[in-house]
Amino acid sequence: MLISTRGRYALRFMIDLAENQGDGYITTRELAERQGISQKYAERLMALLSKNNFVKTQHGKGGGYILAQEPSEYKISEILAAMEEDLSPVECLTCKPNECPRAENCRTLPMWQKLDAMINDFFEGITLADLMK
Amino acid sequence: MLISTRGRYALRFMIDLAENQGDGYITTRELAERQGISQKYAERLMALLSKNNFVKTQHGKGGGYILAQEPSEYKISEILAAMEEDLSPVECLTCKPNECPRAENCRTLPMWQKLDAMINDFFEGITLADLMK
DNA sequence: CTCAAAACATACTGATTAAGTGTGAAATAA
DNA sequence: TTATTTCACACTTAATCAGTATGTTTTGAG
Repeated sequence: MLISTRGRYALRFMIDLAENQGDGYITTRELAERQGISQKYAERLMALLSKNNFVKTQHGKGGGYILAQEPSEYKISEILAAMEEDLSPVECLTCKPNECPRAENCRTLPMWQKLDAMINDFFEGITLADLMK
Repeated sequence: MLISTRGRYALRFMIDLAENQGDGYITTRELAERQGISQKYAERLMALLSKNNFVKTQHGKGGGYILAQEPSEYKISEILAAMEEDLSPVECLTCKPNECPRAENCRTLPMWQKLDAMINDFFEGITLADLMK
């Protein structure tokens, strides 16, 4: 499973914020309810998005979250990378420090690299705006 | 991590068998040694490949494994599917029986479906023969 | 017929991760 | 001052991965 609920839910929250731009700050309660996800988990994920500066936040009563940029400025790849912290389809591609000793003449590594590039390109070619309706 | 060691190692074993065709039956001991994987784990994975009829097997002394078909007849997608049992990049695509109630107007589902199709196409377009050298 | 070498079967273990919950603190508008 | 919000962090539960241990069955060679 390449992408977990963290990445999936985060995208849905971001889309929700995008579609409700102009309604001011949106609370985790609203997001959680609309997306059918527990408020507690929504809090956690939104905090993570906030820490990555994808959203602007306002504490206290009347507070909540709004997008920090225009929907068209968010690449899906960026959001997923922040939430997943490892988006590579195969472990071989993760370990940069002590590279696999077989890498030099591994028969499969080029295939994994191509796949990885393809997936990255896919997500870099889509923005939040593309997912709105 | 889309693809685990089961899939990765299985591919390497299959390539090894392909590159050593004509040497008769090849034992798990040889495979394990050449690929740097424990013999015990190699046994398990080879048994799985055997159960899926990717290899022909011979018990007892002098026994081992040989390919059941020509390398060019194996699609990578088939081998991975047998070893991984879930190759979809996102859980949404797994649950056919009780489909997600939001599927109808989910903003993200089409993207996941496109990604899934892209990955499947990728692996269907490569055969064992393509990975030999 | 016996023995060693092979596949095969199955249960177990240890570590990691995912997915989420619980508790409570800090900030802020009304 | 109070209610509402974000934020921080520890905890739990379940699943999965990766691999090992133990033992059985099959089979060719001597």
